[in-house]
Amino acid sequence: MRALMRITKALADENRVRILMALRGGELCVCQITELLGLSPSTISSHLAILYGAEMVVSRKKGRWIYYRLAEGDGPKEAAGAMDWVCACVKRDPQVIADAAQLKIVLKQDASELCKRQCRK
Amino acid sequence: MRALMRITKALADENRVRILMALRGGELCVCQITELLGLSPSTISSHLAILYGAEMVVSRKKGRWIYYRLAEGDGPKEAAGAMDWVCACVKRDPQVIADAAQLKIVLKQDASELCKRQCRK
DNA sequence: TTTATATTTCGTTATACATCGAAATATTAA
DNA sequence: TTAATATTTCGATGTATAACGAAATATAAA
Repeated sequence: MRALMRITKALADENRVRILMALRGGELCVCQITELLGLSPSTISSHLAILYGAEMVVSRKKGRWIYYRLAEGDGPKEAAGAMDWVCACVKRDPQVIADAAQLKIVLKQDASELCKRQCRK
Repeated sequence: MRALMRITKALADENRVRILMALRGGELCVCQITELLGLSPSTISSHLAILYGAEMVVSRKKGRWIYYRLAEGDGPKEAAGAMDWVCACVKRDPQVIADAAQLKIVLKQDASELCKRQCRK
């Protein structure tokens, strides 16, 4: 029950669902997610910590960047089932589709430049 | 997305998950759920309103009782998928198993007597 | 080593939510 | 009609949560 509650609470926020959907295409560093959602880096970090606590994402440190990706098979089965369900629900959601388009633009930009901009804010 | 968020928020509370699981065996009136969870009638009513808003349960009025049951096929597909996932997650949860046992005891009692007790509290 | 930068942690604030008891509503029983 | 009872609504209270900016931490670049 505890694992389930961590997951349901993690899913009970639209921005966290958007992050999960954005990660379907592969790992992203914090500043890329920050750019995509338009929230402050500390807020994004907090959301990622909650998703991490629910074992829905894992992270990897590379230099001064930290990349997050979906836990997929590495996470608990509860998380995998949740992802399947949520993906099916939002497959045609306007916000999720818009995010996917915006993500393509973000990925074309130089990550270092992106991060510098975040930090100056 | 809005429908999904209503469902994830509905699921983000342990007592509401317990209610959903208890309803798997069939409809229950408010006082039976109140007896099972040991919360105040107004709190249970509030939880049921949230589950109803998420279209995960439906209700039926019979005399002065109101029976709630799972929406099942009548609800949106998001809700059906959520139930499948949650059921799989908590199938072996101690709390859910204990609730199932306790529910049998509650169902053996006379519903009128049960309600009277609730109201006197 | 010093400076720049990416992320997290901390402290604060505003909002949302769970809970209760009391009052309101609706229905049945006397 | 009046009294009893099942449920909901309302108002209050305490706790959780989302957001931010500032400070702390960790790593890379100069």
